[in-house]
Amino acid sequence: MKWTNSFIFTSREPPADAETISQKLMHQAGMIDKLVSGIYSFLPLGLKVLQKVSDIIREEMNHAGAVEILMPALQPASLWKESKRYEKMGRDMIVFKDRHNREMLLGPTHEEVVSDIVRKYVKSWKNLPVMLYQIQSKYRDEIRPRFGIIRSREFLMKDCYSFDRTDQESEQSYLKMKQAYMKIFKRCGLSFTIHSADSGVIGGKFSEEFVAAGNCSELEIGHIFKLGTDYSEKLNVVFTDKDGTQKPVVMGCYGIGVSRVVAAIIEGSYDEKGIIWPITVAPFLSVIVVVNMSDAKTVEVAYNIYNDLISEKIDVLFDDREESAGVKFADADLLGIPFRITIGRKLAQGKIEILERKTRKIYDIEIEKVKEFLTNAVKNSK
RNA sequence: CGGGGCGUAGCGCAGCUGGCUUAGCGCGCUUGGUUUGGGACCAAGAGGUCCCCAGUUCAAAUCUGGGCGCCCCGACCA
Repeated sequence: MKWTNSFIFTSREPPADAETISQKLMHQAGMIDKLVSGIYSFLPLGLKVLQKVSDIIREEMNHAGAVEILMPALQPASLWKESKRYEKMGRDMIVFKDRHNREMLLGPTHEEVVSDIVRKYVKSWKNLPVMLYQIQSKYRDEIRPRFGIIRSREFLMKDCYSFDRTDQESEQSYLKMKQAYMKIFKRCGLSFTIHSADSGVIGGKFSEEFVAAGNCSELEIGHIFKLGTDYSEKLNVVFTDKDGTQKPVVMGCYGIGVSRVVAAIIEGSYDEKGIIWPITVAPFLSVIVVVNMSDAKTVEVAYNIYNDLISEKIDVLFDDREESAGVKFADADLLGIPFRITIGRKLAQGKIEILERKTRKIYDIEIEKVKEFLTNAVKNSK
């Protein structure tokens, strides 16, 4: 990707109303754009990170045996009345009427909808256990949205639901998810702690939350719940067991605030120059900086390296702007791209320079070795 | 919802106490030139419903009232 057609806009100064580090840096690096309070657009760089985090989540969810689906954000209020959560959720839900005067809402979570799906299809003990998940936008009319993407009214969430025959089996599903969560956050480069927590409106018997380390007070990035049979009894999610009797399924639910994870990663990994992305979630693995864009030879070498990397499917951003070296260096640091490939004066010795963002170590290497260097870096990060 | 703060160019701000018609500054943007390894320099430019409405006044960014928006602190949540 070339910078000049990738819609990346950086700024020197953070927005005046930004308070937390992640909010400031995401704005400055051009990752997000605020529409109104608590509602944000993800710009190309922000979206790339969101996708990388989502990919990691998908891999681990699939590995744990969960199956991906996609449920609607738009839901009938009647389902929520059935589960008795309509009043409980109260004004946190965005509720309205459709043209037929039916009460609708934008889903703040999906226990009701997923239960409705499962009760339609799961009839026998042979269909269980099952785990369903989705990565989808949630809507909560927060009393006070704050800290940018960290607490917003629309946010991307991975929500997973487990359905089991017995408490013992539900416990197994719960533990599987807990393991998966630890892997996910570790792969995202997050350090975190696990606490037992209040189940809140979700309800259920027991829950634990994953809290990211960092200096922001809201940091809950994941929450897993043992729901028991509360929902299945209210919503009549039952199966016929081996002995021919009907039993309510035992449920669990497991959430990760995907957009919040992105902010949490930044909160835990930055310096005075900007973001420091872990390789696993960086929007680009590397950025090519040409010191002098008016030097035809240098530019030619740069394009060769760029095309070479692209053909090897190595993730690279080419900073082809007509800007001074200082501007490009500063932006490369701000964006937090793990490796900066600088093409300039060392070309005389047939070498280019690779700067590692995190350690600021400089490697002078031969042009032909760039691919190898980056490939190894990716391998070592896994 | 209670408490506090803010709203002036794309962004960051000054001006408001003591009203004066061409509303400034820095960054960014445009054009030309000189530069080219850590946010370069010179020159010329473009860009404003001073959040909105009403009032006071010869005159309002500035004073008064109302509204809207945004941020922070508290209770709720991924």
